[in-house]
Amino acid sequence: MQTNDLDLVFQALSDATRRGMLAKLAEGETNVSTLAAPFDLSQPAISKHVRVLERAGLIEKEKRGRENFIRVKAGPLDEAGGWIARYAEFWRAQFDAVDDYLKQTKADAAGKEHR
Amino acid sequence: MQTNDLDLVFQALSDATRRGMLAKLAEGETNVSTLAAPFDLSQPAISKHVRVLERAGLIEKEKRGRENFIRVKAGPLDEAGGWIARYAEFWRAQFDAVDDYLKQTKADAAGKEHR
DNA sequence: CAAATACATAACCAAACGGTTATGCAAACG
DNA sequence: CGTTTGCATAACCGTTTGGTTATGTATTTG
Repeated sequence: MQTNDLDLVFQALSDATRRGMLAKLAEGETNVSTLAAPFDLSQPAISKHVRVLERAGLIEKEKRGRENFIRVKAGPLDEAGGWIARYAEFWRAQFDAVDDYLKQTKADAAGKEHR
Repeated sequence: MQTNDLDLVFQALSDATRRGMLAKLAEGETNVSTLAAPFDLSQPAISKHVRVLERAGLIEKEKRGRENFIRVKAGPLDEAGGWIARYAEFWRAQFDAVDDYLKQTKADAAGKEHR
C-alpha cells in the first residue's frame, strides 16, 4: 500500500536512527557526513535513511559542491501532530497533559528566542 | 531493531487501516467484528492489525463471552505527540500553527462536552 | 595532477510486513 | 444439541525494510 502521506511520515518516524537524525537536524542544517557521525552505520545505510526522510517530505537536500546539506521541513510533522492531536481529543485526561506540555514548550520558546 | 517504544507506536500509526481503527475506536469501545466492518480485509488480517496496535500499547482487549472488546489507551499517543511537539518547536512558524490548532480543538471540546 | 573526500547507487541478504486461505475452538442461539 | 458466531492461530507468499560490501563519480586538497 503506502500511498498515503501520513503513512510515509509515521513510517519515517518509526525508526530511532531517523528520529535521531531529525533531532540532530533541529540544531541546524548539516551535511550528510556530520549527520552520520553519531551513528554506528555504514555510509550507504545513512544514505538510505536520508532518502526515507526525504520521501516523507521531512527533509530537503541541497547539494553545494561535493557536500549535500540537509535541512528539515516541518510541514509533514504538523500533519502527523495534527492527526495525533485530533484523536487524543477523545481521551481528555491525556489530551490535557499534551496541551499543557505544548503551552509550556511554547512559552519557553517565546521566552528564550530560539538560538 | 524495533526495541524502542516509540518505534512501535509510530510504526503502528504508519498504516491507514490501523489509523482508521483508532479513529473508529474514538467513538467508543467495540468488539473486533464491528471494528472490522468498514475494512475490506479478511478477518485474520484484522486480527493482525489489532495485535500491532496492542503491541504498541495503543489499545486494550477485554474478552467478554465470545466477543473481544477493544478500547483505546492514550498514553503512547501522548509519547508520540510529545516527541513531535518537542521537535516541532524548532520550526516556529509551523509550531505556531499546531499550537493554534490544539488550542482551538481544546476550546471546541471544552465547549461541546464530549458525547 | 594525484589522492582524498563526500557522497550516490547497485547488488545482495535476512527478517519483518501485510495480505491470504485453512483450521480450530469456545460461546451463544435456535 | 447441532449450528452459527466471533474470534485466534498457523502456514504460506510476495514485497518492503534495514543492513551490508563493492563500485562509481564529482569535488576538493596537497
